[in-house]
Amino acid sequence: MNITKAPSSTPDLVAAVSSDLTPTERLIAEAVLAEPTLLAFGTVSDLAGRVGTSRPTIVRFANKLGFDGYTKLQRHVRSEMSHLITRPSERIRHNAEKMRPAKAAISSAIETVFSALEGNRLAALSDLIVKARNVWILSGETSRAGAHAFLSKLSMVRPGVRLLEEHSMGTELGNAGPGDVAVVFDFYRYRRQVVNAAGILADAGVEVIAITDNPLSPLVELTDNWCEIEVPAIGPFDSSVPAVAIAELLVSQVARDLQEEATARIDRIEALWETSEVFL
Amino acid sequence: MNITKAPSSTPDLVAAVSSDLTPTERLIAEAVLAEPTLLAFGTVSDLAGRVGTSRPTIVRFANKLGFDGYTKLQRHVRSEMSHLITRPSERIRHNAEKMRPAKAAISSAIETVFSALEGNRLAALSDLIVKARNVWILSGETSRAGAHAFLSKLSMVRPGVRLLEEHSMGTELGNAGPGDVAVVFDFYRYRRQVVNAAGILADAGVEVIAITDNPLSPLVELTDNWCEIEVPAIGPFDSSVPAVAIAELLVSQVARDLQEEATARIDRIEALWETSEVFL
DNA sequence: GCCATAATGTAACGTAATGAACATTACTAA
DNA sequence: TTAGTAATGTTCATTACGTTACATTATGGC
Repeated sequence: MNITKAPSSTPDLVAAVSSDLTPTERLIAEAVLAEPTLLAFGTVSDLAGRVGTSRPTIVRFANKLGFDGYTKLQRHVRSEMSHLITRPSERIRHNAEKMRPAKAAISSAIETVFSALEGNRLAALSDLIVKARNVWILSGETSRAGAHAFLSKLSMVRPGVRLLEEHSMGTELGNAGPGDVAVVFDFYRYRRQVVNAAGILADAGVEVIAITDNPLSPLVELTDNWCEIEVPAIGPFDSSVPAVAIAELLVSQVARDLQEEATARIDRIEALWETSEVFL
Repeated sequence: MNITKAPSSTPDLVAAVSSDLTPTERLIAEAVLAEPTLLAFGTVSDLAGRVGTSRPTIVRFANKLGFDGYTKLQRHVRSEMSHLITRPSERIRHNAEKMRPAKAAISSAIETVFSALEGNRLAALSDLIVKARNVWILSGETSRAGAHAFLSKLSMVRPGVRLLEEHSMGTELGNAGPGDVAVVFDFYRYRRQVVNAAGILADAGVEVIAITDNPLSPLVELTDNWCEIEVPAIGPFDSSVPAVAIAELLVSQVARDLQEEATARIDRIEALWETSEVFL
């Protein structure tokens, strides 16, 4: 059960009442969230001008937030801001120490993703995917999130994309052949089943694209089209972040290359979603 | 040789003219240096009252600092203060305002992930997950990769983790109740089904943790435990990278908190994999 | 199609803001 | 001492701020 505690920060303040906000008040909320100094420094007229509404509406907004007039609201925000200013070190960087290694690790991994796609690399890989009859996706455990992202996004851009799950590998492998492309994600502690399947596909004349973490990876023997990216450890597990990142970059290039066809496809899917009221 | 550049910070400003200050003006200087918010928030009257002088003296002080009236001085101080309080991530966001290369977009988004977990935020969320009887995971489309990563990794750390898929939501929702926690990922173009399900869970007494992209998200109404992260666009699609990142950081903290239990679990699973020769 | 109600805008009022002109005090030098 | 100048205080005009009361427009139920 939620005890109704007094919210302090501006986002919390707004969030607490975000449910029953009138349209114009919602605009005000967005404005003050986007520009935190508006409330602290701005006058009622400033805010009204920015949002494109009248001054009383601003005052009513302050009332709805639980303050007796705009002045009270501003006083509160200013006092919050004072606390932030007087103690920047403690307040902002409290737990930063603990998380800094993770942050550095992720940033570095993201760097390797971009270097792996440097030059004409991204274009070359995208070209293979664009020209392929079918695209088969294989992945190990830590790369599964990347494979899923790749599947769901590439499927919106072109047809014939299939994710090979462990249980269905046997039956589906037979459908692959020359003219197809296999995108294989696998990282250290390479999965026997993934590597085997990739080998079978390569033998069957399928062009293999390997996303892996080491030039010595068994996947590299299968193809010239491979990317080496770094997989950092986040806590006890290997991170899927770089795999997802490279998957998304690949898809975005493919979408660029397919331009008309891709946009047409996306539009169709969007329309379907729209009519089936998937969104709020 | 010092080129006479415009001094920026308040102390610099005061120091630049500290040589020829009248006694009263010196008092003013001391006051504003001691309390930085005085200039930013206070009126001429406030300051005069605090220092024990008259209002014109304050105005003359502003003039001596090189400003055309107190208002101009205050405007300058406020803009300085704005720069101080805006986070680095936001600064990146504004700098790369025009067109955002994918790399900058991803970096900025990763920044927001860490900001969202600053202070005791990460610990608090982890605590909820550690103490929960069951953990239910819900997600929309662009956050699916994050949800999957969360599921697969959290499952290795503790039991009772379930991903609510769209088709099975109806039947599974009934099993949730007080003592449980729901981790909900959903971003703009919020999915009707996800929001509805989250609402049902909240009503059933389930503690909701919301990972979303806006304080005005419908998920925020349901809980005090929410994180705002940025979702950049990579090509035509929204990126799953930040969702995956925050999922992994959460799991890593949970694993830290569960220490022995978690390592025991992980060891068991590893052993299973080992004997079934999953790896090469 | 109409009425009740919520949402928003307009007008007006009292207060307090800044800055400038003017007055007074303190200090220094001849 | 006294004249002159710098420092400070007083008064006032103008502006703009926040707020309330009232009018108008949109919205939703019947």
